[in-house]
Amino acid sequence: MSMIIFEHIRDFDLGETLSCGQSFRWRRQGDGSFAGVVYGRRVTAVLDGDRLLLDGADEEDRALWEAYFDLALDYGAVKERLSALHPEMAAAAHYAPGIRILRQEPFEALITFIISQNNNIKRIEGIVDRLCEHFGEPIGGGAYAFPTASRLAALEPDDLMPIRAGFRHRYIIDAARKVDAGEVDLEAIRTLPYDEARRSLMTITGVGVKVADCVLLYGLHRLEGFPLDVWMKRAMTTLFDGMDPSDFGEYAGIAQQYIFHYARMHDALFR
DNA sequence: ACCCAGGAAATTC
DNA sequence: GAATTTCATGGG
Repeated sequence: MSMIIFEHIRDFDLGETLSCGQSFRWRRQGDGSFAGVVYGRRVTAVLDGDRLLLDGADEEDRALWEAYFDLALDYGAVKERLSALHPEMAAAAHYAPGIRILRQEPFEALITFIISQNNNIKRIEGIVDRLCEHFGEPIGGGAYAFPTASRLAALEPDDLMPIRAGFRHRYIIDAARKVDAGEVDLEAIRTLPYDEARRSLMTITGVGVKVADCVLLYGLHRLEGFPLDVWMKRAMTTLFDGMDPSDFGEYAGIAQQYIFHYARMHDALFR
C-alpha cells in the first residue's frame, strides 16, 4: 500500500477544511483520520503535527494532491492581509485558521452545488453518496468515483429517483448534458474573465449566481469568487455593513470561507 | 402540523 | 420588472 507524505505543513486543519461546507465526500473516521474519494482515487488523510499523510495515494500523483489541498499558497500571508481589512474578518480567520480552499473536480463541484440549493448539508451528503453509488465507477473497497458527465447525460431525470434529490433531478441532467456536449466547457471557463465564466455556467437550468460562484471557487479555484448564500448575506449585513465582496480583493473567496464557517458555527448571533 | 435548508424557476402583480 | 410562490425531501 502506497502513501505520500507532505512535510512542513502550516495553516492547515483537516477537520476545518473538510467539514466547512465546501466539499461533501469526506468522512471523519473513528480514529480521527478522514476518508475521501478525489479524482477517482480513494485516500485516507491524517495530519500528524506538520506532516500531512495521504494513505493510499501514489507518489506519481503528488502534484495532484498538492494542488488539491492548495499546499503551495501561503495562507498565513493571506490571513494577515485579510485580517487587516476588518476586525470581524480577523475574528473569523482566527476561529478556524486551518481552512484551505480545495481544488475539487469541476464537474463534481457543479453537480454537488446544484444539489446544495434549498437544502441542508446533511442531506446533500446523503444525496451525493447515493449518486456515486448508483452511477459512479466502483474503484474498490466499496468506494465509487464521482459519476462522469457522459454517464449522467445518458439518463432521464426520473432515472435519478433512487438518489431522492427531488426537483433538482432535471437540473443535474441538464448540467451533465451541456457539459457532455461541450456546450459548457469547464476547462475553457477556467481562464475566462469572471463575469463571462459565470454567464456560461448560468446557461445551465438550475445554476444561478450563487451556484455559479461556488463552481468557480471550489471547482475552478477562482479565489476572487464570493458566493453569497443566506448565511453570507446575514453576515455581511450584521458584521460587514457597507462592505462589498470586491473589497476583500483577489482572495475574497478565502475570506468568504472563513466568514461562512464562522457564521454557521455562531448561528445565535445571526438571527 | 409547521418550518427551514449554502437557490432558482415559474408565476403573479 | 420586481415581488411572491413553488419546487422534493428530510429533520427538528
